[in-house]
Amino acid sequence: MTDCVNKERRVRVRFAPSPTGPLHIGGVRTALYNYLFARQHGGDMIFRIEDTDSGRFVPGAEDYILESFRWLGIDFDEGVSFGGNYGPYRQSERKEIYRKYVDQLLEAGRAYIAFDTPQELEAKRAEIPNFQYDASTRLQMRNSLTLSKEETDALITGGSQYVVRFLIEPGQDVVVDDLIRGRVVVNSSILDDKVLYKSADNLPTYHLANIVDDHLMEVSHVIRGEEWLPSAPLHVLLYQAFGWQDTMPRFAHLPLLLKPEGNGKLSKRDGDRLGFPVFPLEWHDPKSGEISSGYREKDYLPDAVINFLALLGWNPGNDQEVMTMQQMIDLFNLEKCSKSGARFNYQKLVWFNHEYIMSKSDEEVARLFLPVLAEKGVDAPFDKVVTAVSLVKNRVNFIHELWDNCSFLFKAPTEYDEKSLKKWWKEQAAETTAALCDFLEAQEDFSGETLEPKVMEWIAQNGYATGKVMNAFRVTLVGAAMGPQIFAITDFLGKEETLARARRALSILA
RNA sequence: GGCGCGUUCGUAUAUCGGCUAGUACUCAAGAUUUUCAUUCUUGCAAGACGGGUUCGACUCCCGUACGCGCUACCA
Repeated sequence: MTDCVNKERRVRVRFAPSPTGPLHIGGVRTALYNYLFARQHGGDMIFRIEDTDSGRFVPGAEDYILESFRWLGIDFDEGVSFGGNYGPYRQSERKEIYRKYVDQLLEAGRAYIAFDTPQELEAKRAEIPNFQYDASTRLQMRNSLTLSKEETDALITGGSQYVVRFLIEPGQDVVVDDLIRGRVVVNSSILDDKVLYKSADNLPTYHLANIVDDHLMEVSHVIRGEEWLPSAPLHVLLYQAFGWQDTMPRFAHLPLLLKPEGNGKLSKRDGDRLGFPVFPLEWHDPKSGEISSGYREKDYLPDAVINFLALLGWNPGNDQEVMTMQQMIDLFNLEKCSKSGARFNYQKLVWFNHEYIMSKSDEEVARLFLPVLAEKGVDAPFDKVVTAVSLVKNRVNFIHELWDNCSFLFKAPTEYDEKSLKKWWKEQAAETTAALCDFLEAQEDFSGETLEPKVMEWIAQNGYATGKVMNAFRVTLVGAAMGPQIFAITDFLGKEETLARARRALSILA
């Protein structure tokens, strides 16, 4: 990371969602990259709410987004709910600010007022193919350019609704110097006179609010999704119109997250249809009542989600995959971000989840396992849970799967797996098990490490087949031919429980 | 349609003109294990296509194809 940061300028980045629903997993990645970048450069991470479209506001979305980041471990330095010296951070609370800058553009002749109604525009588009409100058409429309000053004022005072449009000079090449994509040049002639402000709700559109806020909040780097690349030239033009080109932030447009198979970007609707969540947390839609699953509720570890997401579009340049947040902060580099869209391959995420379970201590995993045990009605001492976890955690991809792998440690089998019985409970099984019970009854030290050699010796002396004896015995304890090392199980169960299980199986199966 | 961005194994990617294009996930096979797993080993599998530039191109340039994004008084 060399010339993408200016030493004289403090690094300040923002994540600025619009509260129209749950936070999309692609948005999480965008926020993550902003976060990594900010932390690496000792900069600030801002949380701004872009609620300039009152019609699409969804109650609860803001809290949902905030809670998502708390769960994921991405923290902000300032913004909505965090405070800071550049507020307010909710765009709906910055109306007067925008109005001031809109007027500035109007006075400078860089913008104009347009009275065309949405219906009129729609009709125009239906009438003229590829109609665009720009230099070639603006003089045929109802706006302050075609109307006299008096007519314009009369319309406004008369209560006519209007919008303010950005006047774009055609024929000039606009350069966007992107940190990921390099130099992107677009001719201004293909840009339309974008609506910057609407009188209907006295709110700006994204484009205006975005530039004004980023400028006022002294944002140094705009790291956002590729879907914004086409409008980046417009943003550059706006910075120029305001005379802010010298402090214009640097841009970095991230590649999109694509569906695992098929075409198109990963969308909110893909949700559970594809078998995995697209939201960090479960979302209950307040209007439709529809429930969309979330990674947290589906038992994914936040670190695993973060790690997986970080590598979808970026890599440290070596083969390292499992990284802590701090390592990612140290290694992150916008120049190492890929340019092409990344398919969302959740198989790899499952693998990451496994890796993260393995990397946690048995105590940590045990703590996460406790709620599952409680749900199953098991109230075991914590140290026993820790031991159980140590025995089976390498077998699972999810915390809840621990139960299927160690339930027999806490609950004696009530039935015996048919396949296991067929394979191991035959011929002399009952006989040897009964004999083994007698042998075990005589043992005083039941710890696995002392018991194992003794049992093996006993087996050898009697000329038994080790596999047959041990597996038959296993079935009586576990209920199936599965589970960890048998002496780890007897150790865990203890003498009393071990013998009780074996004898009960004997009475049922014999 | 227009404009922009992109294109290495099925997936995520490494390679910043030069050994048999590496790694991880997935999948398959084998080994290990008293069970089931784990683990280990091995294998499968890629530079969209066509032109250039060059002693030499996955890497640079042009074109084509394909994919994606944008094209709202949504962000």
